[in-house]
Amino acid sequence: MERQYNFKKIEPRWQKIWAEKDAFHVTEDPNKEKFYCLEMFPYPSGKLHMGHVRNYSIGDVLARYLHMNGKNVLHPIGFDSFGLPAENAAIKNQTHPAVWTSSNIAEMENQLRQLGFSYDWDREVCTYKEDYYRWMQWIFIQFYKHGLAYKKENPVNWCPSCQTVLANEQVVEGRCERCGTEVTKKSLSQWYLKITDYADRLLEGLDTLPGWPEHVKTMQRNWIGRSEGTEVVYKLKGSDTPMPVFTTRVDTIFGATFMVISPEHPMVEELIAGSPEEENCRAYIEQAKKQSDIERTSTVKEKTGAFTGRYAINPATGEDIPIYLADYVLMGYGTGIVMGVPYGDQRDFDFAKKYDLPIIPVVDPHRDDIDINNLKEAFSDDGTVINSGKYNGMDNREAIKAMQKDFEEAGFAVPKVNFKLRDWLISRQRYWGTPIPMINCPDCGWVPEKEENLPVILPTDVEFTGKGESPIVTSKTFVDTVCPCCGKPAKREVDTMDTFLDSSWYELRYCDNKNDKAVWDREKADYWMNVDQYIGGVEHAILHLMYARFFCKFLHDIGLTKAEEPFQNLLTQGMVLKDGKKMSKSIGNVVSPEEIIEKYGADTARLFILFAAPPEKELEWSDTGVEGSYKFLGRVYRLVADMAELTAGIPKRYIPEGKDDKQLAYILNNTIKRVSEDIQKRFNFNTAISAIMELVNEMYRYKELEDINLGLLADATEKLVLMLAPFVPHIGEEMWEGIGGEGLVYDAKWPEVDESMLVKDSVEIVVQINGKVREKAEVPAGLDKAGLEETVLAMDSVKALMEGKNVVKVIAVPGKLVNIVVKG
RNA sequence: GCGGCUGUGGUGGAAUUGGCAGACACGCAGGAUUUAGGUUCCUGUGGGUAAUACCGUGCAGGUUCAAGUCCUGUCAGCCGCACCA
Repeated sequence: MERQYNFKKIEPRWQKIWAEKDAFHVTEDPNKEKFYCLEMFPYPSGKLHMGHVRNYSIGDVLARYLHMNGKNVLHPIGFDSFGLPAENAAIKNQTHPAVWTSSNIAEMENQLRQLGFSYDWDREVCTYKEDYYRWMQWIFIQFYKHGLAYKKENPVNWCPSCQTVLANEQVVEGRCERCGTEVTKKSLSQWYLKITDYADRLLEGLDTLPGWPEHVKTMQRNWIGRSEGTEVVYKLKGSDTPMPVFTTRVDTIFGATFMVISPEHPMVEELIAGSPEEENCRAYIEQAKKQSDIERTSTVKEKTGAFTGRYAINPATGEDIPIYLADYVLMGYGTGIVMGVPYGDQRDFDFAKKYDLPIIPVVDPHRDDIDINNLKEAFSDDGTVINSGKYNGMDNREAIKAMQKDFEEAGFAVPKVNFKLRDWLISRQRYWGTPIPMINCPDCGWVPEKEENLPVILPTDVEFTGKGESPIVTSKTFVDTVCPCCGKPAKREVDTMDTFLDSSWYELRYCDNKNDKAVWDREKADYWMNVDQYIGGVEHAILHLMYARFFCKFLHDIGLTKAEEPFQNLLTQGMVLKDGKKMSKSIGNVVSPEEIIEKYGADTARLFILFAAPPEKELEWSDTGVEGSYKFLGRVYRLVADMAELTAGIPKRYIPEGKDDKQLAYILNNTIKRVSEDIQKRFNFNTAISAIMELVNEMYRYKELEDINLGLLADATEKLVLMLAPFVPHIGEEMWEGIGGEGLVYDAKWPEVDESMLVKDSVEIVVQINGKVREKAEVPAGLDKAGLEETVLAMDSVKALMEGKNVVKVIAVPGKLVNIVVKG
């Protein structure tokens, strides 16, 4: 074994050997326990960035560690390769998106191989390829057949820059998530997936996922936004037209002094037609329509509205209340109509103040600091019901139940659950995506393409102008077809699917990626699913992770998988920062993985990124830190090279004799214990690596001693190499070969802890006086409380400290400390 | 506004169950090797002091023999949602 660590020679060599041996290939094996380790697949933007390196290094350590522990590990990779950037590049360079995409994929595959990740490349999936999107289309048709895909004309979020619609989830603060352009509204006929049918199950499913970070589950819960309440039907005065409202606080209904309806509500026309306030209202509606979401939400506090001139009858009191238009009521939530209770709701309170509407106190908080007849802000907490007829004096939470019961019997209310979650708009007016396999027939309406005709191939004869509707309309061959139902001429849907669909089931396709008869074989999928560990950025906490859960539940329901949740455990990795900021081209603080690999090698890059911070935390990039990791690898390499020479042919059996032998044996076995626990239980790779560093330091110390046990050193060296291998696989293989290890270190067995080496004769305990450390003492291990107390109090040094003081109390914790509480 | 997370040396971070705060590294200082620089190896390194004492985990309280860890309040930063009735 050379003494000089030469990563430029080592790394390509082992990458070649792994490829030749097909070392990372896995198949289903019912006799072995499986482990499905998955990292979020990348978008092929061109080159890997440090976030990728971090994500995939974390996954690779786990995959390799579990493989060494005898698990049958599925560790696949692929590319989420449909999407806008390819199309923009096509417009700019006049190349086909497929050309841009495939060359980027080739480059990124190459980089992933250079980093030594243990992927089963045979299972690679690329979402832009026919053998993938064919099944995407097939799944869409299943949604359609089960009544979960529908087309509807609706005002939608429109990005004028991307020239396409966006899902609610893709609008961030009124702007396009992707390009930051202000989003406008446009009325379009679009395909939706009925994710709202799964709202409750998506919520309940979160409780079955203890292995998910709490904050991610909270985000999803908030997004789904379940709220329990009551739907109460008011009637329009002068007609019997019902006006249902949704409220979570039916107990405040006696305080409803007005009603508010969203200006977009279809009923508005009936309300204002012929009203003396008609003109006013039309002006208000026009103005509301013109406002973008940004304007509408930026003026959060200031409420606006217009009186319709009409009244509704409060079914609880029989009283008339005025009906207003106001844009603070959203058409998309509840019924689009709200009962205005200024006493109990801050928004209604603001509105009532502005339009001088009465405020009736209906819940008494019994608090001195609140004057219920002269509120400064709405009171929305609990208390005793007042001014509410027969409900007076009840606890308001009880009143909710009582009123729900009474009102339901009276026939004007029902308990109701509402969600913030909206159906998922999946049509995109873009080219580079999966064609929606639907056909519009003048006689039969929308009909899915026959399954045996799939895939509906994305045409290549299109023009990329970047304007208007989907570029697919420019295809001469695509649009015209025949109806699968009646055979008459019909037209194909030209929109493509949101790329989030592609990534909502890829974990299942990895289980059987080459299947051309079915989306996958159920038996294979059931062997591998669920994903035991999923790793990726927290930015996908809502969108991707909820869509994938939705898909999985649906696919479960139609009998395609036993899994009800796709990802059993989730690790959200922190961002990679430089100078406290996210790496970005515009700031110019990007460190490319390429230059690091070139300068220090892949192993150093991996080691540093795992050592610098625990995986969930943000990671501050440090050039000197990288240097340090590189030096450590050199230090280990020299140590192992020396050991290979020194202990060649020495059996790895030993009996530790002296103090130093015992110490090294103890540290060695303790390190194995710590590293195993840190990897598997805590994902704290940073502390796992520091434990290994401590072992290396100890071995350096030990080998310079006079009377050393070579069997012990040989054993320590072997185990050191085994423990390092998952983190730094290339140097791991090289050192394994150097010390005469059999086969690949990748396939070697993870070292076991010899518990007998962890038994100590004596332990150091701390002696505290009044909680301050005053003394340390070496006592026999296993000494009990009483013995410990006795031993410590008998010590001369302790006696000296106690001189002239009275012992009040002694607390003895075996193996840890003795605290003597004294007075005087 | 609501919800969540995080505050520890010059820096990244450790302390897993309330039990020696600062493991491991970076940086810095000194020494050895070297013609020199680099590399490598060793030593030191929270503040404070001659040395002790003492002070130290954002801040202010509290519980406890004992608090970075538990409780109450508060400040700062980050993230998510945001007129959801």
